Amino acid sequence: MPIGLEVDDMKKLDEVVTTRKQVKQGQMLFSNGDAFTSLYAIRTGFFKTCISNEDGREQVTGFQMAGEIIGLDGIVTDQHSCNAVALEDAEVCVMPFANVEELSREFPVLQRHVHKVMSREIVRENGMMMMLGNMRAEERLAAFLLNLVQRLHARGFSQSEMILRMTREEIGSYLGLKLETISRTFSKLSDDGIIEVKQRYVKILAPDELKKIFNPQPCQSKI
Amino acid sequence: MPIGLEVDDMKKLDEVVTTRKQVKQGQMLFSNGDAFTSLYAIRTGFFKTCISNEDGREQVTGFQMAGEIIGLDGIVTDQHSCNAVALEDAEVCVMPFANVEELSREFPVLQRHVHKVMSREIVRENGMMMMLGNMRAEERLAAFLLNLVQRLHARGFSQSEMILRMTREEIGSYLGLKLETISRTFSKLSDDGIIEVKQRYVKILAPDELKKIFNPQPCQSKI
DNA sequence: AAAAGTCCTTGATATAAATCAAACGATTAG
DNA sequence: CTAATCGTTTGATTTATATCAAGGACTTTT
Repeated sequence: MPIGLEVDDMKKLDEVVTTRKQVKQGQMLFSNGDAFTSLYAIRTGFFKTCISNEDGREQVTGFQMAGEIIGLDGIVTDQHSCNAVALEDAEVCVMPFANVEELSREFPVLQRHVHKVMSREIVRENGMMMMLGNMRAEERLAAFLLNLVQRLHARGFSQSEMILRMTREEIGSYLGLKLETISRTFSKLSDDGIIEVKQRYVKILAPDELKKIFNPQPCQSKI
Repeated sequence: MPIGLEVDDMKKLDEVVTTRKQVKQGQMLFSNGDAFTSLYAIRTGFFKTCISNEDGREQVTGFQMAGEIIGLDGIVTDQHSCNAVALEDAEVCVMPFANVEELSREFPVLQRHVHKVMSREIVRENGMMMMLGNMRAEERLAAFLLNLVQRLHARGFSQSEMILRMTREEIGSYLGLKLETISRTFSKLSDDGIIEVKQRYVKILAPDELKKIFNPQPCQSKI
């Protein structure tokens, strides 16, 4: 977690994490309406968070992997407003929020860390609004793949290959598209030789091309 | 601000707010890339926050009014990642974040308040993702108007009438739609007798109809 | 090994919103 | 007072994605 702590401090910090919890694939760690008590740090496994409408429409709001924190949505009302579903068998550290707040008051480094985690989530969601509001299907999927592989790479996995933990439908829900559109866009990127796709396996063949799609260069004619 | 404080505490809390700042209509309170030093509590006036792409596309990420806090995006990288523009002459309280953190350690009520403000923003943005990913133009505009009038009402204004502070283009950017679509949707709602629109003036004639559009009832045939 | 269930792909068609275009209204500048 | 500018409305057309539909590829169950 946060760096800059003395060994003694570390021991006290361990107090935050009282228990661990296993979550089987398909199970919910928490769901909409549950009382909020804790934040969860993912140790292993992969989650999605999603909200659903009164009329049944579902929106995936994020995919989270090892080292990431879920549950922040519950702080404001003391109730969770989304569901957190394990997309593969997972283990999380349960961090009772009362402990987090108490130790935050004692350790400025931890306090700062908590603030950054929340701010990072706000900034991520700002980026999602840009995606959903302004980008075309191909751009959204390119951004999604680049983000995913980058996060996996930061965890020691390949920077070009990955196994998707989610279905086309879940990707579509996250990106504001239908599963057929996701499938077609995968095929298009594959036909263009930019990626290789075989079901859940994806290999990025031309990362620069993918980045160009996500982030097209300003009009060349200006030069 | 937060309730549950003694009078003595209140005095110390005043220390957070060292200065005030005037922002003229059209001016930026902060912009992308600026060093992050402070959060801002809006005293009067109206702001938009927006991010822009490398290729010039702009996304309005929020509209903020009196009593709301802006600047949370800057915490994670110590740099702001969006622009905050005053849509009318405004005054803000400058709250140096170092002071906020220091006093948060001293006053659990303030600490809790800060956490709730950040969590509320995360939950709001989750809702925006649902809007942008799943809703049709009419639903988005209905939700937008209901949200705006509700926030204005909470500040003592009418619960049915309002003067919009933003252009059709800015509403469109926020809702992931083009200005022409916003204009057409206003006209549609007006033709249906649900609202009255005259330029920036909007009156909600049939709030229940508007709510029904935003939040359609589950299929009646189930009964 | 066959059957059943998911998930995925692809084609044909429909549709909501974007784009292009023109005119109108309100406000500001000269 | 007139011209200019900015924001808005409305119409015609295009387009990206959704929807509908069918079949194919894995995976799990029997």
